[in-house]
Amino acid sequence: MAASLGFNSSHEAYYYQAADPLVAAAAAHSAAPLSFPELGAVRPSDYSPALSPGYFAAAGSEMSSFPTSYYYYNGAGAYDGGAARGVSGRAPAGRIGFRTRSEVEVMDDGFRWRKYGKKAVKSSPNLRNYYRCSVEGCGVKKRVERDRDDPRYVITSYDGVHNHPTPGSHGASREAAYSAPAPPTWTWSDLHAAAAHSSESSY
DNA sequence: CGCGTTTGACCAGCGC
DNA sequence: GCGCTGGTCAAACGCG
Repeated sequence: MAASLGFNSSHEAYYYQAADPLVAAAAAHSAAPLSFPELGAVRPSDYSPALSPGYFAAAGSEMSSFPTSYYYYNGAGAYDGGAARGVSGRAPAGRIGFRTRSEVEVMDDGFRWRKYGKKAVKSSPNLRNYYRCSVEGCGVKKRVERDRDDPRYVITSYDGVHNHPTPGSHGASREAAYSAPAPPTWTWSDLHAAAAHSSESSY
């Protein structure tokens, strides 16, 4: 599948509304790198979109840097980063997004996703795809759309917290990251939980 | 046969 | 209250 293609491109940024809680959380654990089992590692100092260009290590690829940190969701229902794009939708907390340069929308991030919807949003000429984690009881959702300004980029946002390890047979390194009992590293779940906690998400 | 995708319909929140 | 918009459902379909 697109697994092998997914991450060989440069990951430009993540965003987002949760900048405050996430950065705060990251700062609290500034000694520990942020570790994304399914994606790689992000250094806390790089995690603040507003502060510095960041680095993003994709699993199986080299650490790639992106010149300009780019966060596009300010949590108030508007998109930032370049021209502000108003959006009428609500801005649920606890969501993390990435802007990734990739030819394929669907990337193998270690989890199994089931598509449950596709919609043409008005703010973008591109379709938005909705995915949900296949594991029962795990309500994590994910939406994928192409960047309006740069069709070469894919915007992926995760919503929710995985309450299970990554399905096996995917990546040994990813599994290792999850099986670590009390790792000093951060996982997606941690970030989500932190963001959700400090901003009263439904999760 | 099991699981994922497709697709239009449906629903809920928000603005006017 | 109505219509727009984004998000979700679910039945049919496709594929391994």
